[in-house]
Amino acid sequence: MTAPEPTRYAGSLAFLLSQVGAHCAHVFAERLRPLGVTPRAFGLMSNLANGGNHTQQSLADLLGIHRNIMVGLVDALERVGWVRRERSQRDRRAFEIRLTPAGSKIVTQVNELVDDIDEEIAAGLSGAERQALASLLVTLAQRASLVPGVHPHLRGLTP
Amino acid sequence: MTAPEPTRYAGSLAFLLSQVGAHCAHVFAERLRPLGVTPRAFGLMSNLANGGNHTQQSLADLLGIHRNIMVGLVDALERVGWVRRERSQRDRRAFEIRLTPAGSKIVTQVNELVDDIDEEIAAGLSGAERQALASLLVTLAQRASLVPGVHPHLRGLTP
DNA sequence: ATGTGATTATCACCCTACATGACAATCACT
DNA sequence: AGTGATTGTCATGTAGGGTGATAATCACAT
Repeated sequence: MTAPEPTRYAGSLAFLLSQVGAHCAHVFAERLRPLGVTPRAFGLMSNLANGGNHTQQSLADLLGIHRNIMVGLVDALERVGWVRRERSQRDRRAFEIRLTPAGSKIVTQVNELVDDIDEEIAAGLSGAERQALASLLVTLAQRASLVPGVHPHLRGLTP
Repeated sequence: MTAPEPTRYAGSLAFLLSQVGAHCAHVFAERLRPLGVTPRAFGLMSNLANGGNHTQQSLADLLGIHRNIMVGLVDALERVGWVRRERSQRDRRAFEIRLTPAGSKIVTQVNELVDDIDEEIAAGLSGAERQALASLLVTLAQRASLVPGVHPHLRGLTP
């Protein structure tokens, strides 16, 4: 009765990328969940782990999310003890966000998890194919002016 | 001051796929917006255009969304005249959803638009590269048991 | 020094989308 | 005729982000 014939758009590059991408994001979030980490929180902490001084505002700019939302995000991370707010000495309006040792450990754990996830997702591909795929994706990302490490989902309309 | 060095996960396949995929979904939605069509509505109408008899329930199963949500979706599509509800003769509880001529025209328009979007997204790739990318993505999709034409975002938890 | 406007973080409110559970109508099966 | 399942609808609740206002501080001009 219901026609199982796939619709026309199903083979388009845009749809395939979107479909596989959404699945990857889902897997990513699911694998992180047992650690109590959301993808967004990981994105934040990973940037902190890279060094440099970050205020809430600079993090919001970096990740492309609104500062109002950053409040709750940092609140949650501070509550579980992965991050600390410290008054900036140069600008006493601002908080400097610092990773705690516990937060640093989580970042390391998730980084290892990412390797597992890649292995899981690309299980059907040879090493050469994986490299080719990554290369093609990077080309597309650059062409679309996507910032490395910044997920578009986080990017609201930040004027 | 903020370190522009990309974080480690930025080069992982899972992240790249998710990142590029989210961007494609965004472009897709944006290009459809002027027509007044949401991706979800297009998915529904495209399945109708493929023929066969569809009730709200069968469409909900097909797209992986909850039947309660299908109510509002069909309401909206009926309101703009792209779809019609007709009582099924075999099961008078159910509505058969039919594409109107206007709806059929929209599907044709969007299908052409999808070709444009592919062209836009894959602008930096040669024909051979596009084909290779599509092939790799299909492999991943099959390996992940993704149903052709069904976007995971629509799939809630439909037990 | 002082006043003016911008920046930072926070808060309170709204609005949308989805999930959930209850409901009437109809069906399938006994 | 009776029982349970299915279909569509509706009325909730809830989680999430968007928006605007606010207090504190800064930067800059006078």
